[in-house]
Amino acid sequence: MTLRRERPRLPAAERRRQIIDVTTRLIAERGFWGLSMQDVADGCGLTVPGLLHHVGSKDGLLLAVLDHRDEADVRSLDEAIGDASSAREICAALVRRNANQPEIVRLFAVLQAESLTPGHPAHDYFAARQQKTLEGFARLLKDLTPDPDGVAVRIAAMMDGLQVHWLRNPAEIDLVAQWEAAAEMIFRDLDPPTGG
Amino acid sequence: MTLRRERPRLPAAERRRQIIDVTTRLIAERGFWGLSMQDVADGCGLTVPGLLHHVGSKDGLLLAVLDHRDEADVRSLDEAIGDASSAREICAALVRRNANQPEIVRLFAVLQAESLTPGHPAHDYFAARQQKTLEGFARLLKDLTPDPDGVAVRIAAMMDGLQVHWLRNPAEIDLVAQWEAAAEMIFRDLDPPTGG
DNA sequence: GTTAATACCTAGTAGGTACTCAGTAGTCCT
DNA sequence: AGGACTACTGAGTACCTACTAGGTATTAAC
Repeated sequence: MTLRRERPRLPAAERRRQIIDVTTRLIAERGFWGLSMQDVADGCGLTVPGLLHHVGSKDGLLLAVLDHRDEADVRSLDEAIGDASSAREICAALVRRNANQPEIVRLFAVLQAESLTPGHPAHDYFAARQQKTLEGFARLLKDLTPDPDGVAVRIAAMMDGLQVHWLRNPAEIDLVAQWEAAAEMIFRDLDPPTGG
Repeated sequence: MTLRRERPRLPAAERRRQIIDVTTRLIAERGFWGLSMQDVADGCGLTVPGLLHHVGSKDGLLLAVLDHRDEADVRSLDEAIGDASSAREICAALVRRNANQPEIVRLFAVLQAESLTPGHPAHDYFAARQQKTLEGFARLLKDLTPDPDGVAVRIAAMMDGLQVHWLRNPAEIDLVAQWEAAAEMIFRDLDPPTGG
């Protein structure tokens, strides 16, 4: 008669995946400082020690989430580069992808701001991530402009900024359309019309 | 012989000002979820109930900080509008001001992301702030472009995005120069060369 | 110098925090 | 069926959380 028989014990990989999903949602809502192991455990239908059995510690939990996102990101970036030919198309593909996963965009928006302070457990991760991203953009732009590093910063800033505004007001701000308009001016003098 | 005589009891206004300063710094570092009344009290050299005597509650503390910032913002915006004539000059003045107060920029960057979730005590404040900001930009732009709302979003997004990148890497990213380059492309077709 | 106001403290409450230890029970292999 | 493995729990630790009640001591007014 115990109704929760439907969720007995899961194999480690499956449970871990569930933990990461739940944690992603909760960090997006409350940030890492506002996250409690109890809430994550509740969201997974197990006890706190049960949760700790899988992730070891709260920092370990954050690390698991970020590692998982990193894998997914690398995969999707490869796809975007594979399908698209120009820097502009690659950026548009990234934005389109983000427009379909607001939870994850919010996770990164919150963590990116929270981790500005050096003591944050994700500080180094995000510092490295930002550098990698900027280098990636700059590489794509190196033949299109005399200042690829500067343009890369502006592209990344515009993407991040639009995302935050869109997250706060998704009803009135169309992320993809806004990026399209932004890209129009960013790439106007850069992107030679070889794509037409 | 008690050495701490140098900081006895302060008049309410002065103490309140100190509390706001300390809280601003701490929220910038850890966010509101990560802020503890104990830390604020320690930073002010008094006990937690002493602190609560002035602000009533943790939410009251946040409100005090935001109210104070609002006043300062209104004042500085008036100055910017008074001195500058064009929309572009007003934006540049805002950016220059922000470049000189990284702590406060960080406070807003962290709170803006944290308060995306509706339950956050500053959620409504930031929603209203974003709307007011966008309306202000749009008003400045209404004679310069057929889509003032859209351009306003892009301007705000670029400012916010550049600020976050600058906060993480102030050594390599020059906020004012980056904004200048961004403004160049944003205003290229808008700003009629009447200013020359 | 007495009274009134108030900045601030001591002590305590009720509950939340991450985390540990030792054991139970379900699952897989043979 | 028996044994190894492991996902998971119950109970507990040490500490931090915002907040309150009631009192003290300093300052200001007259």
